[in-house]
Amino acid sequence: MSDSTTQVPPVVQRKTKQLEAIRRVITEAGGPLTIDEIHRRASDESSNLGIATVYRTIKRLLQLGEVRSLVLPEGETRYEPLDRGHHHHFRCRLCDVVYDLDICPLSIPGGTTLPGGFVVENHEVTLYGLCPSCVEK
Amino acid sequence: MSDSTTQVPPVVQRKTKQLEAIRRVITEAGGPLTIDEIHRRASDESSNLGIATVYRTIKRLLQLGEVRSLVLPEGETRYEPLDRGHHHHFRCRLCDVVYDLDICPLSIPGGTTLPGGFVVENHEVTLYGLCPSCVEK
DNA sequence: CTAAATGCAAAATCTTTGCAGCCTC
DNA sequence: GAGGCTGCAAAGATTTTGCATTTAG
Repeated sequence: MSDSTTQVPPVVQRKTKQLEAIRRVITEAGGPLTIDEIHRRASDESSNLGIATVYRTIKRLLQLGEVRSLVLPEGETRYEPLDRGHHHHFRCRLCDVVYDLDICPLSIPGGTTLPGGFVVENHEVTLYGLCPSCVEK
Repeated sequence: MSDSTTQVPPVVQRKTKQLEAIRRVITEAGGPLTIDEIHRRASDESSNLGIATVYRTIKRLLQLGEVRSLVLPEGETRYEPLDRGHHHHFRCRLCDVVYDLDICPLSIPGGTTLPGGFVVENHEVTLYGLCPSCVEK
């Protein structure tokens, strides 16, 4: 079915101010952001930014491999740069901000077989508690 | 504003066949279930079961403290009995089933302060890999 | 009998899509 | 200029709510 109505993905990536704003917001964040957070922050440099553009741009960045999506246990979908490597997240109980963590607190290496016969290949961890600035209060 | 339109929560809990079916399905599962899984399984003993009833019943069980909800990293909201205590989950890469795990693979005890000043109170872990029956194949 | 619980369908959210105009390249 | 990108608004998908009816206690 290769007729004139077939949609092919664009070859070029155009550098618009919306794309740049969204990319910068995600890159400069200290943790993964929700669509709303991205929309609010990117609107500062690109006013009138539509929410649909945020969704579409994120989808584009996902396909480009620049960004990955994750869902925290509370159910919010969030987005972060893919180049950040293996890490986990910390959510503050008071301010609700999600931070990146460097450490990997898992004692089970990948490849381990658990009692019961489960072969572990990968894992996701989220820690909860108080962030440094909320501890002070 | 305590006039005649004020809604108060019901005092009694009526024992309907829908409630019993949903409660049994959740209790007998080997891992947390999605709304759809609960709906399908409970429909076997209670036909014509409406999806709205499942949502409402789950909400009631949440408020009663019988059930808790969790969202796995893939974004599905799932429900499990609250009396199952501290445990984590394992998702099979092949069959996609989610299992309860007994072990807690975390090397950081609650109360620890991480470098950076994050005080850890709690955690969520999801492991991925192959379940026993998919390993055999 | 009383009112909690149900099933249906309409409403409310959140996310995606269609389309005309705008703006990179 | 050509066509990818945007904003808007309409369409989907999922969850919640209103209401008449059923049914447990």
